[in-house]
Amino acid sequence: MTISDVAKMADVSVSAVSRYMNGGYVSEEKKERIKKAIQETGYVPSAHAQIMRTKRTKVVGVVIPKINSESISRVVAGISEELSEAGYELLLGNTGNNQEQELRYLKIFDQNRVDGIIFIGTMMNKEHEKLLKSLQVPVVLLGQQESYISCVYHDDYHAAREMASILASGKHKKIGFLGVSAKDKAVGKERYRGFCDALSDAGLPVDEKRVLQGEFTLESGYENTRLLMEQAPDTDALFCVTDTIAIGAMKYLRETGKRIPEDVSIAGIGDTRMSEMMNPPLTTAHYYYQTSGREGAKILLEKLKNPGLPDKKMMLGYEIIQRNSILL
Amino acid sequence: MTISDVAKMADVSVSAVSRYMNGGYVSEEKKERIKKAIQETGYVPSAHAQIMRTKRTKVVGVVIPKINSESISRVVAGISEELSEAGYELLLGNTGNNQEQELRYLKIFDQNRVDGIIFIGTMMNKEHEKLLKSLQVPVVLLGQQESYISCVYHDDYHAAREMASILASGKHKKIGFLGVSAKDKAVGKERYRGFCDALSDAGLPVDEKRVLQGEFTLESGYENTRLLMEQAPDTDALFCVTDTIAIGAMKYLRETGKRIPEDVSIAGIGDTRMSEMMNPPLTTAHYYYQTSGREGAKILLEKLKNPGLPDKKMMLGYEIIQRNSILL
DNA sequence: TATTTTTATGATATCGTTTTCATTTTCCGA
DNA sequence: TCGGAAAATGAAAACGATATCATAAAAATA
Repeated sequence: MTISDVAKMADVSVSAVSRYMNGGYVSEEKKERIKKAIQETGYVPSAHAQIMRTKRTKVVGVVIPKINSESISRVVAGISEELSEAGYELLLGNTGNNQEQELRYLKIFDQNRVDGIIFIGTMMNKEHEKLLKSLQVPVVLLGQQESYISCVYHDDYHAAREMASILASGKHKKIGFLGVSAKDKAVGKERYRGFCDALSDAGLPVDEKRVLQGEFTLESGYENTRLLMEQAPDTDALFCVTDTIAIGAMKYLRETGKRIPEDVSIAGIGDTRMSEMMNPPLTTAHYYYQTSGREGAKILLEKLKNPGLPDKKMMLGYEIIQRNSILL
Repeated sequence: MTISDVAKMADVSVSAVSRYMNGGYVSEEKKERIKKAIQETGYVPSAHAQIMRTKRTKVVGVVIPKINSESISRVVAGISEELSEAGYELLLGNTGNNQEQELRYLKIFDQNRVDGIIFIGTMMNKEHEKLLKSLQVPVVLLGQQESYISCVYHDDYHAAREMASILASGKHKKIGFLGVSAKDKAVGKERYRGFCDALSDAGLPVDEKRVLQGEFTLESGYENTRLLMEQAPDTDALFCVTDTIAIGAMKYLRETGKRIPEDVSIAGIGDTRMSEMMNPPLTTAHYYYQTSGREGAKILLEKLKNPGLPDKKMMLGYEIIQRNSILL
């Protein structure tokens, strides 16, 4: 079914049908006839022909490192809600944490298929900057803060600092840090900076043998805790940059007979569903993942409506969730 | 940049450039010139113009009830891997468990944008059947079994039956069931049937006051456990149709001072990351979510390559993961 | 050498819309 | 009653690619 079939059936011109669909001048009688023809044929305009003519795809590309991650899927849920309310569709680019794939998806989406891009960033480098600056369509970066682009992110520094100072204000003297690569500025660098400053405030040293970097996985948390406890067995608290890492740590500690929090206190960040269900429940910082997705989508949609708009930065707060994994 | 710009620059016809891109007859000299022109201009063909002409979008629509769910996001991860290897992209339709949205997305995707559809089903009814049968593009159903369509699903009946019989072969005599609506055939109906048959095999009754239906959430598991334990306080085991529900149940039991498994045994299904980290670790059935996504995508891609292919059904097994939430 | 087959070429139609444009009809106030 | 604005109309161009076609040149075969 094409527009000209409908036109023929309603005995009007193609232009009239197009105007009917898009709200132009059409007489009442023709409106009736066209309406009827459309109902009978079940005509639906070809999205691709429309896109070709109008250059508006009504699709937003979403580039993410990994879909089966609680935090990311929550962000995507927020994006998805906002987009669908605005009549946009969502093209997903799952990069598997592979930078090449990341750049590839950004390029493909830009060149072709989408009106705008939402990019959940992890490790950002010069290549990203160059590419992102060169894109034709507007982009919003989520989870990381970069000067040259619109972004929505959390206050990683203060979240980490406040959490670490809770640890430091207890009786803990030997606080370890389970982090990720500093190439991830938000999670790797800012949270570490917050941690260091909190310890420094409390007059506590940051002991290198208690600072480890790993991946965003439970397994990595487990393994790094093993390493850390082997090289610094008297560690009495562990600050973990994500809940998942914290849960890996708890698993190891439990298996080696350490009591939480009596022997070792644990703190995480993110407030995943799991953190609440742990034994003991994990003290963590709630992050507004879903909201960050919604807000990112909103910013993008505004820019789509009004391309002249300047870049927008949005920092989201956090909420410390006191549970029972820290000895106070 | 369009194909005719490139053609002009290389001083060849548009057809030659098109043939160059798609592998037709082009002389070596022209190939060189075209290659150079493409490099200089950074020309990339317009996907939408191609689609319009060829009718092949290289996009698969994926309709899901909820993205921020561990099982579903694992399925989507599998789909995403398989599609991207085959050069396909993924258009996501997140329905928020709303049937209207579900039908809407299926229609929109069908009418327009995609070559095929993967549909993660929950509650399937006649409307679904009618619509699914009428779609133009091939569809694969995931997570549910329906006669009229290709599908990939787990052996819910036997998984539930085996799990329930583990409960029944212990010293449990009063086994409760925390389920979901029977409109969800896989999770609501089949797992219940497996449960009932296992109890019956063991000569145990299925007591109505120990059978409750709820939602796929932790909160629902929590709340229904409260209800169940209030109306049947002597319940000594709980079969939960998902891990999430089981974890909600554990939360309630723990809060009311019941010991697991000494006072009440618990079983789940799904083997989510959380189940392993619970205290005690949850006995559950491992489901191959990611694999089911991959296989579903494979079936769809095959059908795309070879439209004549008949529907294909694929049942995946499961693996009982014995942990410590059941008193043996 | 003559003939067929393969390779190469570019003009043009086509996909299904929207947009522009020129023209006609209707409406309304002076 | 007239004139100008607003409303209505359809033909045709355009979007950017691929497919078809007719034709020419080169290569292979007889």
